[in-house]
Amino acid sequence: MTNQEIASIFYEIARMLELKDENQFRIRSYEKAARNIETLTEPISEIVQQGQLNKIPGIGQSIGAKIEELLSTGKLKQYEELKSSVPQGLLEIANLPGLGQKRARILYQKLNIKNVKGLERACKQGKVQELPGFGMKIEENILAAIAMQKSIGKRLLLFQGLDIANRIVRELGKMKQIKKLEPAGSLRRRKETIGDIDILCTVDDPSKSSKLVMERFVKLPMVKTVIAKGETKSSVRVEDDVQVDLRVVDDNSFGAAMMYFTGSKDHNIAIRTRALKMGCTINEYGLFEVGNNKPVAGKTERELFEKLKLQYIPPELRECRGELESAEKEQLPVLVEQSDIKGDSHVHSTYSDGAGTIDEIADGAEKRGYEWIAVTDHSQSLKIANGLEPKRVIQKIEEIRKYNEQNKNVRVLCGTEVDIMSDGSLDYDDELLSRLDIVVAAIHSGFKQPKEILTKRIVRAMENKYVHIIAHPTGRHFGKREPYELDMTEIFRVALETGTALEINAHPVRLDLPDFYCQKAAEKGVQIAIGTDAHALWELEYMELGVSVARRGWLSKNNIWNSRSYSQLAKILGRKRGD
DNA sequence: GCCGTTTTCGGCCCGACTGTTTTCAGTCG
Repeated sequence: MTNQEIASIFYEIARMLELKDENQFRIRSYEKAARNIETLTEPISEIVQQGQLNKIPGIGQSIGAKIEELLSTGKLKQYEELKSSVPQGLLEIANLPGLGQKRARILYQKLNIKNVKGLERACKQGKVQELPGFGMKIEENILAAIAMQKSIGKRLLLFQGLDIANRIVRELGKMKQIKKLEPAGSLRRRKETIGDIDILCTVDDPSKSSKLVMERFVKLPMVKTVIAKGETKSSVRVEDDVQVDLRVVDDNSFGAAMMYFTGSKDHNIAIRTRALKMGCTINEYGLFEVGNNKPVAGKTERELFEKLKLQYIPPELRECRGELESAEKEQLPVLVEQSDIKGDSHVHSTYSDGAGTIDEIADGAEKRGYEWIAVTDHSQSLKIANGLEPKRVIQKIEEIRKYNEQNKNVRVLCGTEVDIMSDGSLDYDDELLSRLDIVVAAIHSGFKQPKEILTKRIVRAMENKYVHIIAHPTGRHFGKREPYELDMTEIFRVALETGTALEINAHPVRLDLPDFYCQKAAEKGVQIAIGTDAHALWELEYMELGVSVARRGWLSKNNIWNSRSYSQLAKILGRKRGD
């Protein structure tokens, strides 16, 4: 049983306990355990074998025993019992926006509604509005929520979220009443997918301008529906049914509000608990000493962290993954920045399925201020992507050699994204690989093989001295494919041993390695290479997404090949080949 | 159900908005 499967069971238990109106803290315990299991990098079965289960935060005696029961029997008695006592359709009902476990329970008890279909019918018959605590408006909202659920159901990619937020900021930013205007939330943390978009702003004269800003916000051209509109907070739905919240806060509270609306739920709880221990309370308006309603801090995040006796925690780290402990000891890493990046290790040219010639790609790299760029076209087996026959590889080597002779501003590395075949061999022979500057190896087929086989394929590729980087190591593809199963402990071990880098593929639908694996890889000393996988010139911009993943993975520039100058990189690449 | 620099018991974050109420519960983030 995989970590994800076990985590999903605990999430489901939490939701069913909610419906049974159980103690909220007990529910939170299950959620917390699930979140922590989900982000483990080792199979939980191994942790159990080593007797280290109680080392995982949020897992105590009771949940620990349940994990062991699941691993040994494949089942969990409590879970089975819960499932038979809670109609499964109720979970779905409680998940509808505007509804929760309380109302779902009332619907079940009073009208015997067990699923969304039944709910829709009851609403249309006007039965729901007659229930105590319900009314006409709620009935309407439920119908709207059901209709919307049919049309969506997936989270937004970071890339899309950034685009929408940027456009809103650009539009609203035209208002002269607005002083500060910044996205917060999971977007500011640069989470790989975004549930909704939170934007905060301050205005010159709150008593007058707040209202104007809200008026303007709910009437922006991209707004499709208005969910809520108040003096300080409004929520709208824009294209693709994405929810956007705008809050107006006081200038003196801006830092506190940014902090409050940026941190993940767990991070905020940890911050709050810390404030309490220091005899303070913190909310979106500021940090207050108990019994005193004049804030000690609140205008900037920096002063708040200072008062909390913490190093400044960059937004990307505010996920409750040990950042408070590190910040307390002043041991947070200096995170890599876009300005540290000197090259891109994964780009496709018109030789295979890319959109730029060698000249154009080099030009694009120069415009971005890079020292080097690796042109890594697909190998021969990937026919669908116009993979290169050996003959054309030679031709490409020759063209790039000539380019580098005539142009000195950017160094173009001739590379390949070579397929790792289903038996772990490579799509080109060693002789051809040895003639390339850089070799990126990737799995593009046989995703459904068992974990052991997939792991072995990648291990075998890394053991080849001509392979420098493993591209998109977990194979995940948002909205299309779950990551395939791998023994990441083994992969990290061999990567370190062989001097192979793991890629952060910066393409918006991949962002692979995932951030929590980056953190683990860095702890083990494994190096990371960020590649945009650009198939069009403008896609070189994806580098910023890759840097975000690296930052969320606690990486500093030392962990990353892209921060190396060309000569440093050439040495690293040569070292693996044994030059 | 977890956790511990007051604690093995008693805490566990907190405010805005909506809709149904006529002072507040439910939901959300």
